[in-house]
Amino acid sequence: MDSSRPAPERLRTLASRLLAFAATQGDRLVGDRLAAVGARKWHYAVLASLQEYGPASQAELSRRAGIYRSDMVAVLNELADGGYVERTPDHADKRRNVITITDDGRRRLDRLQGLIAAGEGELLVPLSAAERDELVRLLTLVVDHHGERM
Amino acid sequence: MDSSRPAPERLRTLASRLLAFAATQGDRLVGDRLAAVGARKWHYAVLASLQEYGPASQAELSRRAGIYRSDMVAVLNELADGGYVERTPDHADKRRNVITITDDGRRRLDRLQGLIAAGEGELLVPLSAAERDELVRLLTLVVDHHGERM
DNA sequence: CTGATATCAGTTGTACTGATATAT
DNA sequence: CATATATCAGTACAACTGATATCA
Repeated sequence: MDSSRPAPERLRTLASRLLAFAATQGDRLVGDRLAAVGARKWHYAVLASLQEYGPASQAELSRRAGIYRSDMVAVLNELADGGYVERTPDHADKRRNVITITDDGRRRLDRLQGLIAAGEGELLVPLSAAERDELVRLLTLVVDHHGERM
Repeated sequence: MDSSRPAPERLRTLASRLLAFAATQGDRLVGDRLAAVGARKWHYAVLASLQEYGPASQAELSRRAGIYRSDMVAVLNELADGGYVERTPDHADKRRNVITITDDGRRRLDRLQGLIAAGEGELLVPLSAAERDELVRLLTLVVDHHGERM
């Protein structure tokens, strides 16, 4: 706190700054690979969420995937255009659409998963397997603590 | 890779996703505090870099702080408007400006440092001191490995 | 000529806000 | 009435690209 005695590692050890740089790098490594097949990370998040937890309304999907309801529309339009999900009106609650993953969507999910694994592999290459697990553990603690965005 | 047997933690354990969420949270916790005094994170990065490594040209500062040369101009305009840095032509190399931190700039740096420490404290509250160090260590390995952006 | 520098104009993607129509 | 949903329009910011004038 006394700037007359400079702490030379002041910038380099700043967690928020390291997080921002690492996240940017990760987004690039993963995002470029997804972009090469016309996808983006939200496509994966939505497809994976549908595969793991089953069909859902858009609002429910927003919560599961961590994407804004406002932005979900565009993502689902893109996924529906590719034939990866189907949007059908919910007769039980007429406000809702029910989103279902298709067989093509499951194939797409596998494809994207491979691309993401490759990107993450490159991102985390300086870490051992144990260190990767530890990083995921620590980040999960942080993210879960701050809970639901939006 | 076989989506017929869903791995329920597929999304939740994705490092790039956790990094993005944690970084967003960190940027908010730190950025809100800085915004409350009319600052942003690049102000701190530039001031800290000047304090730790001394006066520099804008291009050199860009490399040290990790900010685009294109964006540096605006940051320095803001810092100069506040009287925190001085921009003087370099007589040795007339292409360059030499950026120097002022006394007000050093006080500003201390102020911002306190705000950032508070924001980081809130961000990392679920982690022990040892875990925070380990997180910084792991992130540093990742960031350093991917080296210079731009 | 090349390379570096400071500056400016502009694009893209993400996070986020606010409003509307519709239905519970 | 309040609440939730799907949609759309638009803002703020960061990261990034490309161009230009200047100078080593």
